[in-house]
Amino acid sequence: MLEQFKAYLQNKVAITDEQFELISGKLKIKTFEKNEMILMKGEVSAHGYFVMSGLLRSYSIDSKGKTHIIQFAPEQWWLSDRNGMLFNEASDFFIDAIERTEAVVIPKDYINDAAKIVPCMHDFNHTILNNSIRFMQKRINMLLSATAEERYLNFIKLYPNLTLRVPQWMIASYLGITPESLSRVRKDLAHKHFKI
Amino acid sequence: MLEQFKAYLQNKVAITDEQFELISGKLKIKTFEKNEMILMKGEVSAHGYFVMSGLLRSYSIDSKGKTHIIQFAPEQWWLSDRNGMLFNEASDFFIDAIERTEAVVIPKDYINDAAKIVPCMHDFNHTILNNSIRFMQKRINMLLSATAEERYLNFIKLYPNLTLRVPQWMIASYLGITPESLSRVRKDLAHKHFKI
DNA sequence: ATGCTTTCTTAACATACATCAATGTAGCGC
DNA sequence: GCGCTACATTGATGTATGTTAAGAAAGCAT
Repeated sequence: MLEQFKAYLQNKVAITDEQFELISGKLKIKTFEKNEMILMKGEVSAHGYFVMSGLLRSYSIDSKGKTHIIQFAPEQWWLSDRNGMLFNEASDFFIDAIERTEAVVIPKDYINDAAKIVPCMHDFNHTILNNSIRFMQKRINMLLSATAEERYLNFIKLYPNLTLRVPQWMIASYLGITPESLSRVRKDLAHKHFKI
Repeated sequence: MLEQFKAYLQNKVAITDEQFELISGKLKIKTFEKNEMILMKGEVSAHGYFVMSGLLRSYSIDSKGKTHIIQFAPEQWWLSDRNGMLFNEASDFFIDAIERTEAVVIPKDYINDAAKIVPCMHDFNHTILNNSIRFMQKRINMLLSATAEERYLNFIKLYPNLTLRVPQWMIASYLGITPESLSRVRKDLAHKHFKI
């Protein structure tokens, strides 16, 4: 059942099947229905999620009621609220399921506890945190410098399978443009004979 | 000499003076002159920096030659290239000194080595990495949703002392707008009797 | 299949911000 | 202090993207 998560871990750090047995006891798998709300802004979250199948998202809603997608979490991705996980603070963002999703639930102190038994879990944590930072830096750079078309092309490269799975207005929301603009960008690309 | 760094560490995690002595041996302090280049895009970096005095920045340069500031690092902030530090990959960004800067040089493997002697250095690392992620998520949200004026007001709140220290065009570059636009935003705010 | 809802497209129009260019001002080395 | 360079302001103009509104298409439940 947790095979996928084990494979992911073993791909990142040297952890044996036996070690995985030792630390996987507390882990649970939770299923979220399509459109199910997982975390509201203002709530304090005590869990992170590792997506095995399906798709989660975190997002904000601004003063005009517009939604802004901070992150997509498809298969093999993490999603958690950093405010709650480490600092017991209220979440800045909402989390919900775009598709029916199976996710491994990672309790707040899980990594630290697991690292007491299997030290390389620290390395694992460093790796994913650093990867997350790298990823976000690139996104910030994109938001600072790229046009709507460039952002969209970059998105397609980055999330090739999401492009087909999520509604366009969500992609637009992730890119920081309106759905109408994205529609125009796609039309232009089609005229240029661009193909996914 | 490393007093400031020690105070910072002790503020984040429970680490005694004796423990600090054990792990601070390898640390060096380096001084960068104003405008000194520290890391070029494409280079592989093996060090992170903790700024004791002065101001560093990381930035990109786009295809039109425009500069985009990814991060400012004033006193008590960290700056490092995540590509090099953890993955031995080429940096996506440039790093240089905006002011004459004294920084603690943190070698690539320092945290892991130090944690072997003082385990809570892992917690320390988790804390700063998570803080960095929180910070960047808020910035992404800002870039997705806020107008030029909102971004500037937010910047002032976040970096009150930088507002006076760095040239306006750099602030504009951090906010993702042109210096001309920032100048107009400031003019409008002045008309509304806004005061820092 | 039918109808209802959500999503996507398109067009006309609006606007925030960028660009270009000129002038003013402040910082800094000599 | 002089002069050079970097920085900031302002105005005229341009443009990418937003807004509004309508209709078309696609998805989904009954």
